[in-house]
Amino acid sequence: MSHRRSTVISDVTLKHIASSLGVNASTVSRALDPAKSHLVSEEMVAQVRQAASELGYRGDRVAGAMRRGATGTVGVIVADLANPFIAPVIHGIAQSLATEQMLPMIVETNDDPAELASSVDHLLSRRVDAVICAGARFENREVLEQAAVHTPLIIAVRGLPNSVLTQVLHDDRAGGAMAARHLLERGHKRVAELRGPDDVGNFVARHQGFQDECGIAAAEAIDLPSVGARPIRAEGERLAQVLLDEHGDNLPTAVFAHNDLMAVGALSVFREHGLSCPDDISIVAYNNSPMIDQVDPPLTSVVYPGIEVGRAAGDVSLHLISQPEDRAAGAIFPPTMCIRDSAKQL
Amino acid sequence: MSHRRSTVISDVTLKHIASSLGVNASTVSRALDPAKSHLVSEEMVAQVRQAASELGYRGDRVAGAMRRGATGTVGVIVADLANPFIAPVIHGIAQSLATEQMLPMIVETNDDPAELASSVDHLLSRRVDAVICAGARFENREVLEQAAVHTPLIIAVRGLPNSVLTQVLHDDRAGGAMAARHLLERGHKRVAELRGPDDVGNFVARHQGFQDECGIAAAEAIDLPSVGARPIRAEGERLAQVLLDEHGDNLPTAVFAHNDLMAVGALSVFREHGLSCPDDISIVAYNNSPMIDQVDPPLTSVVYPGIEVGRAAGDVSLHLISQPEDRAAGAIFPPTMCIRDSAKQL
DNA sequence: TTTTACACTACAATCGATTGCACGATCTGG
DNA sequence: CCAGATCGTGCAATCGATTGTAGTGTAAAA
Repeated sequence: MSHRRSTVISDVTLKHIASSLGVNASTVSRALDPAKSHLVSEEMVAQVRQAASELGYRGDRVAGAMRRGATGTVGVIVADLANPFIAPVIHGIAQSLATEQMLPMIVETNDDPAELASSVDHLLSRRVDAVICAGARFENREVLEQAAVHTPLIIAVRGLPNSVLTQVLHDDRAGGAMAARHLLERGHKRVAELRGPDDVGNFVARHQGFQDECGIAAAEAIDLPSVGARPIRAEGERLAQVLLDEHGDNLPTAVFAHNDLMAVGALSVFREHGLSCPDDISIVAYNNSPMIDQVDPPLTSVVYPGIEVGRAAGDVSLHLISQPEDRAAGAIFPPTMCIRDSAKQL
Repeated sequence: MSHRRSTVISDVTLKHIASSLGVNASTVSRALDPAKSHLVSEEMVAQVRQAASELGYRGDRVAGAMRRGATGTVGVIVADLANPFIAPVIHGIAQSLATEQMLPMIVETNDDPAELASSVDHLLSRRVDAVICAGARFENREVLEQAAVHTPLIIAVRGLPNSVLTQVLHDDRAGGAMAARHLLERGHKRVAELRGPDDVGNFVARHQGFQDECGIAAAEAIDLPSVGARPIRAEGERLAQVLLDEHGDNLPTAVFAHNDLMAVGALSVFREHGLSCPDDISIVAYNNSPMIDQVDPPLTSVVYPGIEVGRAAGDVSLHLISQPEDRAAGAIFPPTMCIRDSAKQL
């Protein structure tokens, strides 16, 4: 009838094992640590192991972290978990960290630059061993570079141009250029660009790559910038509508959307207005999301290798944690493209 | 030229603040804790606050966790982060936890039941305040119920039938029934079911609901079970192929796929074989993934409210943490459905 | 046999924040 | 003017694992 918790079979500490064996906790600690067990007699190691498993000893990584100064966690900052494009990245990070028994601690900023600073602080107060920022906006540069002075911190996914920070990215510039080339090679001379936010590295790079390539080919590129908004479907719809409103009398023959979500949004607006893809207007998208090949029409899309980028980011963090002196090299993944049916030969 | 780290401006502890003010660390601790600051003179509180911000004090939640016994983290176990369907759930969980400055610690099991047990252990050794298991398979029942004795633990997303554990789920049974009804109402009398793994709550429930409803209407339901495989696109393709192989001479008029991924897989196989949807064969899918409405044809799909389920799971965990005595009630979300063009009236 | 070496283990400090208890000072009421 | 209440602070223990140092004992070397 008592309300006291029943004897907690778990919550076994080193001391419990130690006293059950009549030895000191330090001996138990060493016996259980493979890297130190040579300091303890073999029979003692065996006894300790036995007792530990009998008592269901699990250890307390918080206490361990306290003493050693390493928590075995890496903070991961993302803009928005609900954006399907980020999930594979986290998967890759988790996969990489798991090789060292480490865990990611994920914080969302809701793509609000102001929240990023407090997220960094929050993670640091939790003593993460490193931080992977996969949701940077340009204005966060200082905060991040500042934090990097004291803690291993890398930029992933969303690049920060001209930053001293280690970055693990996909080559969005080359990706934008690749998208342009794909259209130009098919005879398109007038193309529109549905851009993502202009303070996010990926979109700026895609824009530059696209523009450069159009410039070389002397093709006309209609620029539809997106300021402050989030690069989701609704924004694709909005920009498509702007395109129709402002260039309805002389539409471009093709559109490059900065991501799949926006492409799909644009596609639906085009359809509503009786424009079919690719017959009336061609589309090249970006990210190659899981179901993009089943869209009508299957979309040609630049591939974003999320898992690989995530895995690389995890690997670099691990490296930076174990070798803080190394100015670890970043990584940049070249783009590839999945060509489907949404961009036709003129 | 030295290799010593430069003076670490960060890493300020309570003691630093204390000595800079000539007071004891305990006073600083109390001054900084809103719930205890009334124990300290107002002027002292002001001084402490000032000094803290000047020195850039951030606190050490690891040390705090050690002393108070609560880490401010919730362990989240998922099968596979790369599965796009789980991301919104995590988003919801993170959102809920954020209201209390808590963070999720995410572990993947790769949908391997054996890994789940060690994941639980890992999380417990990190002293998470609660565990949300969103990746349970039936055989994990014991491990989970055992762990729940010592720690707040809830089941989310993937139900565990007949378990005493608190569960936060979507009503997959009703969802399966809803899918069936949708087809039956449209005159389909011979329908096939492309099932997900038979040891995952969601799919078992969807199956039961679907079968029951077909039974009531005396419709013929061709059962295509999926054993041991993961419910992804490839499995949808496989099952569709099985359907064609075994019933090619007398195909059903409709198919219920246990999720969007499998539906899309099946769709592509049907298309390869010259069957068009919905003219030759109707499809109802499940989850209502982000781009499923742009598939050709736009798929009718039972809606999985991932964010809401996640948020509820987070809320319940928080409740369980603050009121461990309460046998917290779970939650079950009724299904809704997005009707599009993939299921036609016969 | 004496000395040097080595293998084990115990002791105690430590990581940083928190909190029960105690102490001194100021204040109130009788 | 004194007893007792109240307020503000300091002291020291604590959470559990880790690790440098010291100490015991035994074995090998001289």
